[in-house]
Amino acid sequence: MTVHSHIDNMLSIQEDARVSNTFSLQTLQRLPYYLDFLRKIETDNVSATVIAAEFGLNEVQVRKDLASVSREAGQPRKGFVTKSLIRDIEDVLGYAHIDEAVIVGVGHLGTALVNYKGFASYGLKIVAGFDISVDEEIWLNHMPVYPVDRMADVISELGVRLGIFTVGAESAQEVCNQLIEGGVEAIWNFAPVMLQVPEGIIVQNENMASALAVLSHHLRQ
Amino acid sequence: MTVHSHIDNMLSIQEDARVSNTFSLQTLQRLPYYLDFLRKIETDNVSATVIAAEFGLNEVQVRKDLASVSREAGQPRKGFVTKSLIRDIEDVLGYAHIDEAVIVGVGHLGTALVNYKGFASYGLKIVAGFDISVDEEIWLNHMPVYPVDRMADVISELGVRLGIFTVGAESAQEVCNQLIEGGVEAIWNFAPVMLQVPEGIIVQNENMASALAVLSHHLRQ
DNA sequence: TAGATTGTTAATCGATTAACAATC
DNA sequence: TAGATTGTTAATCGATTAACAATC
Repeated sequence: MTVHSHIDNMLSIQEDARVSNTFSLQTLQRLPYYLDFLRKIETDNVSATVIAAEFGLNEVQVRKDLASVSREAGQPRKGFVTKSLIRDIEDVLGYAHIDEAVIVGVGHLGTALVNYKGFASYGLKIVAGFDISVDEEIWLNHMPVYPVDRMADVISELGVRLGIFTVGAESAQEVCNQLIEGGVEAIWNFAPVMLQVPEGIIVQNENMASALAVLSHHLRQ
Repeated sequence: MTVHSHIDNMLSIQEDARVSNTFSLQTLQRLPYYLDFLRKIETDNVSATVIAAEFGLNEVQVRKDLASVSREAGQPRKGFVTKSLIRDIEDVLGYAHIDEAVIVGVGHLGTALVNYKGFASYGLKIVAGFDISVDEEIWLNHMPVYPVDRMADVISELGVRLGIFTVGAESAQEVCNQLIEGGVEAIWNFAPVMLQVPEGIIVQNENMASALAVLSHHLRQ
């Protein structure tokens, strides 16, 4: 570590000493719910108590979540400034700047995701797609779709770091390798397989079979 | 508890004393991966060691998972009988019998799910849909779609216990209440809201914003 | 027999929850 | 002041992992 970067670190730590730069999976998943609620209420202040009641969560859990994201400490008896809290959560979730993503596999599910309007408000933009059934560049909903063999090239040219993965199980791992070759660092995986990825690449699994397993088992107690 | 039901319990406990009737969320979510692998390999026996290696999981974790689902104990040096293990996991996941489900909200995502072929192999059949934009019964992919106001009636008539929920955030809670009124006991929720449900109803959240939160945060370390 | 694999008991780890002092 | 709310420290809980004896 150079002296320069050391100082940088010191400064940035001072600047927002209150905000940790790492959050548990669970906290990250709760934050979008909080944000949604905060945008809806019209009070200037909001307390962990109120948020906890809204979602049926434990008060201390919410309090710790808020403490970990909020730049300003909460005020006893008042709670947090709603506006600031909204801004702070948006910052942590990265809604301020746009993450660009590519989507691999543009079948039923892939198309549904491409058409999904909500992503814009989450700071996500799908800028290109790839599909085995495509021979040359086509357009889908203002988005170019390329043949799979152009994947690594196009991705590295666009500098995209997030891949949405909605291909069939058969060729999944192979296609995933090309995705990573292109420079993708995070994969949102809707394929029913556990992708093998190198250290440093994160995979978020959205496995229908796993979700159904929980529900179906509950139905039989 | 009556004497009768007491005896019933005793018997059923005796019958498969090895198999617990309750599994952790995590175990249930891993089982479909194991099953997939077991169906693919062609060896008569399979060990926790091999499965763990395949998925990069801890050996003891897999061993405990297998011990909790397998009717027969594993054999030292050999492992488990592949065929029996497949059957036992299928039983726990309920793939043997078909779970019927309704889908509420037949937009882009809803339609994609209706068209998804994979569900059949997970023992799931979507038998009816509901949508606000529909005034009278229509047909989509061999499945009837009804107006939302017929929901409670149709569901209780069909005796469906699982609801797939792909409506917008606005009317989500209200529509959810009708779903439960109809008799649904498990909800697969793709809407970006925390549904308030009575005790005994299970909700499996599939929240795009939460999933993205994790990925997007990783991209910024 | 040797050793791979099993199942179990104990240790670790991280998230949730409880208890409580501090504060406006 | 009283009391709602904060933030922190300690206890609980459950899942994962480590250690190890039993077995074919």
